[in-house]
Amino acid sequence: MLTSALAETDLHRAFAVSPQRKPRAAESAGQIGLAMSFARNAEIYAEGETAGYVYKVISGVVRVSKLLPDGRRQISAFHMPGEMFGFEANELHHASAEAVVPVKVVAYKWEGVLGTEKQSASFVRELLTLTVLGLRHTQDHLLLLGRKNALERLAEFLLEMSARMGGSAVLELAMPRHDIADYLGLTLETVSRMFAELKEMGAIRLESARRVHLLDKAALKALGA
Amino acid sequence: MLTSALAETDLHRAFAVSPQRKPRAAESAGQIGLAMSFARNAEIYAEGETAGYVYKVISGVVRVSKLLPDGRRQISAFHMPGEMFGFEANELHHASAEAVVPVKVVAYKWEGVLGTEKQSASFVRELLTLTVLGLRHTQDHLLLLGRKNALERLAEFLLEMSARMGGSAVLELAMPRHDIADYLGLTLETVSRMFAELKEMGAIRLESARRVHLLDKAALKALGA
DNA sequence: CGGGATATTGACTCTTATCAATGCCCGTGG
DNA sequence: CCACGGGCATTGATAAGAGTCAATATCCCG
Repeated sequence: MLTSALAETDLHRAFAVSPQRKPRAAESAGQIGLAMSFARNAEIYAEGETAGYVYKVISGVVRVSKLLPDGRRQISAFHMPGEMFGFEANELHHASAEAVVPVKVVAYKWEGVLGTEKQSASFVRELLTLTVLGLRHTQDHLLLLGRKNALERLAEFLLEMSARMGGSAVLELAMPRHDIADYLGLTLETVSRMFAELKEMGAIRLESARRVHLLDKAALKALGA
Repeated sequence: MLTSALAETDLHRAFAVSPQRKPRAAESAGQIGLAMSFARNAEIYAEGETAGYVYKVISGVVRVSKLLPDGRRQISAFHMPGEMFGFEANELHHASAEAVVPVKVVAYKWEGVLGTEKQSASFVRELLTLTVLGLRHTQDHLLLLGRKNALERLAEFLLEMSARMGGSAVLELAMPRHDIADYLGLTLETVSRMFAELKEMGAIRLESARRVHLLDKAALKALGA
């Protein structure tokens, strides 16, 4: 049995609530969106909570995850600046979202987006496209979790992060090993060992735990793709 | 999942199909949707193929999967009668779809939705809802693949199938062990052993390999949920 | 009936998890 | 400015769960 991915203290930290957690009714007449800030590990929304808003990342990195009663956690996605998250089919969030690092987002009222008829049609189409893209990413991730080994998973992860950072060969990982593990369906120890193995192979170099140099992207692609 | 919330009439308007195009194997070229039949294991569409249509299952069961070059396969979903599949963000399918058993589907032209300006926002909205529901299912499946053990996976699978068959305690599995394994990220031998274990526990009874009696749903829920 | 596909069961291996010790980095306070 | 401490990461030893390989068993479908 896979045991707890979160220690008691981690849970406390993860569920710490930052001051202005709830998007309040738009105060400005413009009602474009509501800017909000979250501290590291602060909760943006929780599983089971009422879902009235969609969010766009302005800065920082957000993780979306689901938790089992015994603490096992699966992160379904990390969201970077420019990306949107928080879409729900009904009124409740079925996953939770937290700030990996200090985060700024803009919250848009879901009702405002979908409620009116004509003016929002193009925006709804755009949301549809975004959601289909999210679905595709998630299906790719199913393949990773269901059928790839630890080394392949980490290689794919590094390539994905690199691609989303503009393809740079040096990348700064915002998240700790623990989060990477919960994204890749591994333990943090295994993630650490796979870093060591990629290092050994000469595929990467670690300037620090968080700063990774991708030396041989072809080798990583051979593993991860 | 993905039970269609679309009224027939909406579909008819949105997906008017011109005859004589892909999808192949059309049996009747109605103006509305294209009825098609597929034999067991026949391909409905392939990964990388041009995606011009969305599909609705009329009868049978469809599996959607992705394949690695070395043959490892991950099934992301089984689709039952009434459900829709085949949504794509761009012009290519990023997974393939095959008939698990003899299948009848109706294909609708996708262009009707995103292309024209006339479509009502409420209609696009319904498509969005379907896609978001698909995303939710896929994210739940991530948790299963990333963090649950073999017994839990099979228990959840059986409950899911039961729920989609209307909650009956006796269920007829359309797919072989191999497909279940590729859906659950296991080998067929492990699936077989977990069936034996659930049997041993008294949670299920196998009338045959494909016909399963769910004797103790509570026990299954304790495992799978 | 017979035969191929499908499923079960067994013996053994291997990858990854678990448990545990140590190391490292960085911010804080003396 | 250095020492301390806490969070984070690495590394090691061992265990467990699932995979692999292989031998039957069973079920359809002709």
